[in-house]
Amino acid sequence: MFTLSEENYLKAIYHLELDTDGGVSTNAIAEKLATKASSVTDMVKKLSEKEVVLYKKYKGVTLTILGKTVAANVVRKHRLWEVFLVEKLNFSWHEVHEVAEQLEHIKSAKLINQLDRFLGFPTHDPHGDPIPDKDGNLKIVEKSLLSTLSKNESGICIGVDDSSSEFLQFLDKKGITLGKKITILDKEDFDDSLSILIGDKKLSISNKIASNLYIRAHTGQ
Amino acid sequence: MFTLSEENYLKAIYHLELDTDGGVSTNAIAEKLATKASSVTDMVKKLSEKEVVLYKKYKGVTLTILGKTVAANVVRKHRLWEVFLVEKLNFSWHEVHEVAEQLEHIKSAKLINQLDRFLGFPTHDPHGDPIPDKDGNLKIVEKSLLSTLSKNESGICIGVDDSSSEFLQFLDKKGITLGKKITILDKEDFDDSLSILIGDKKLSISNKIASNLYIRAHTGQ
DNA sequence: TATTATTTTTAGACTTGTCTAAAAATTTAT
DNA sequence: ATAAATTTTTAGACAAGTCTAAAAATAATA
Repeated sequence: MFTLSEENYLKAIYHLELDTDGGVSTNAIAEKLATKASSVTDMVKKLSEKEVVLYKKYKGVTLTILGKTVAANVVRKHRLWEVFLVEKLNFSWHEVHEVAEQLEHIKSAKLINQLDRFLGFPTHDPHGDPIPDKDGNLKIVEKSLLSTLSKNESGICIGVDDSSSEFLQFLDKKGITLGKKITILDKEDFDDSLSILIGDKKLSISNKIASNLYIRAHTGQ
Repeated sequence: MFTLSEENYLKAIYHLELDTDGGVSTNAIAEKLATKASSVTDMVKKLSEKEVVLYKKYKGVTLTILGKTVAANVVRKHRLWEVFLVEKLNFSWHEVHEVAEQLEHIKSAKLINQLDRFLGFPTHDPHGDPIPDKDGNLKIVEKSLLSTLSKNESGICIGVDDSSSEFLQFLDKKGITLGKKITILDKEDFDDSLSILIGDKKLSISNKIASNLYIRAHTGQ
């Protein structure tokens, strides 16, 4: 069994491993968890003894199979709770993170299995991030940044890169939500801003926005 | 803001105060929380500084208005989550306590308000215990133990005194659930066992069982 | 009421998770 | 490749919450 703090470390390492090759650095973990490098060293030693990470002094840290399973399970719980909050309790997507950070540590296999069923076995959370299954496996979906599409191409909005509250509220205001079809009407060479069609509305968005929106290729029709 | 441990102490004192007159003793709290008297003394000092309890050395402890509000709010969350688990996630009433003990500490006013709404503003948990409102007030329902009814009297089953897992499972097996009408067909002077009518079934139950079931008077038909 | 028994508190220690400051290792740059 | 900069680890300290053992206060009993 793992403490709340241990689970948070495992989750941080799990996320960091996804966009790092080789071991995750002490400093990176410290920054992610808003703590000090010395605290990370201490905790990483403990996790190493519990055989959930591999750790060599000065060489960074990687999750073991066991560690990855534990971390994925925390992520699974986090994302399922996010779905619950949005679908059942009328939270908007920028409000869910903080509460899900707490709920993800509730320990009960039955709870999470039943919640999964109650929600209809969702595959993605309200930000478009995939929900790991019971074994910690993710369904990989081919995704591209909206900014990489060319004129006249289109796709379905499936997620965000930056999930800060401000960004999500901005998207809400513009009517950009998951599942909507987006078509590039025009690209402005000058500042890389885009003119897009979403639903039946024409919008102009900056490159910064377009670089934070994930799109799944829209095949056919 | 209160820590998990502080909330558990406040909750314990809250429950103990309900069936004690005067201050709650250190030992009583220690027993309820399965901890040592010395630990209780330490914590009670801390709670006293935070002005949620009144404490005089050797004289026991009582909640302040503030303390009572905090404690009632924890109880409110506990019982709302129990309703959620039973009504929405198909837990049976003997399975909910352990999980609700964890969920009761999640901090989010919006979460609990929306949960309350989602559940249809329930007034009682799956064991028949009343759910405090936002201000910590309970709706008092006149209740009697089944064992105090006389022959030919009847009432509605509204709660249990002993909510141990074993007892609740026993009731499940016998088909005794909240809301059912129970009529005393006969009382056995010999061992105080009862012959009762529940639904359309006749049952014989011991005095021990009857002393753990709460009944609301059934006026008319 | 004096003595015993019980309850409660104090004193000191331990664990978990954190921190600061300094030392050691590694990486970068000259 | 040696010096400088950065990263990481060690060492020691601290707060929260708990424990044991012993002392102090209260309650019970003869």
